[in-house]
Amino acid sequence: MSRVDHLSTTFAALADPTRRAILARLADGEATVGELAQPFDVSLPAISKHVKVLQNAGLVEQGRQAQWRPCRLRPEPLREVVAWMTRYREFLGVSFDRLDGYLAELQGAGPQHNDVPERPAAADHRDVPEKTEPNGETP
Amino acid sequence: MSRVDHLSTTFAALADPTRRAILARLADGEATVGELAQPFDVSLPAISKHVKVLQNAGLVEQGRQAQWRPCRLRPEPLREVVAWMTRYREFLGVSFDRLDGYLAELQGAGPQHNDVPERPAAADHRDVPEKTEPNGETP
DNA sequence: TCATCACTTTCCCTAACGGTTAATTAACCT
DNA sequence: AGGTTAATTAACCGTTAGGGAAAGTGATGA
Repeated sequence: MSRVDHLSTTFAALADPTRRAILARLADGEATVGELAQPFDVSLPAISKHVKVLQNAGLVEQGRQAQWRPCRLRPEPLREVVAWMTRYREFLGVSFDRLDGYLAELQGAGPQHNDVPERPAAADHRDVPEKTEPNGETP
Repeated sequence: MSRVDHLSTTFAALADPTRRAILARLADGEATVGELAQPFDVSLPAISKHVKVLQNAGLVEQGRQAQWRPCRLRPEPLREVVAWMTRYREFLGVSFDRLDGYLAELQGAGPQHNDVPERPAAADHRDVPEKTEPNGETP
């Protein structure tokens, strides 16, 4: 499994609009696989596989509540992407500011986000893509 | 061609270590396809195809100098990635600072980088990956 | 003119991706 | 038990990606 480097796995996981929409949904809070699937026009197994791809990339963590498997976002891979991008911050002419220093200092110790609900309660999904247009890309 | 959205194409292009190494090399300045190929252990056609992928993603622009095709980095797609990432800046607990405002203001008008050499002069390549380990990921 | 250099394109192969349906696992509820 | 719900796994399918070898393109220059 995953014989390529971390960053490639992460970018590959991000290279799919459905998966990015799933991440966008999870940025609003935990969700079960079924809840994640609901906005899309594809089968549940398809979504399950997408979640697994995100999981393999470390972007998503799955818990267990009875028969539900609530998913949550994990920050590390995205931080690695940011770290990679800082190589180009000068070229981009974009203010990454003290970002790289920040990252160096903060290696792997993310904000804790620890609130485990009794049951996977469906969070409101503003910003969730349409049934046939799985986007979630324009806030 | 390219029936998927811009961002997916960009992420897919970035999901390959050889391609990222090529970008890293180009961040140091223009290079011909042959120069780009030199550090790697794959055939020239393979590199040519990688360059084409980067080109389709808008990450690289190719000029024409006689029989050479000097390549240069283009900033827009990476900026789109940064813009996409800002959605998660709060979650990441990372200082993107006034980045999104900056991006909004600067829509598509990048820094100009206009110096076209007489001939494609090989730039020094510090930071270029080893022959059998096409990385270029650790500055 | 004709060889050479720098790429690109074509063809072929294998492996992986994204999707489907059907079957399976696992926990809950009577 | 038996049935329902939630999700994963398995098997399959068509498409795409990445690699090589070999042929093609186009400008250079003897």
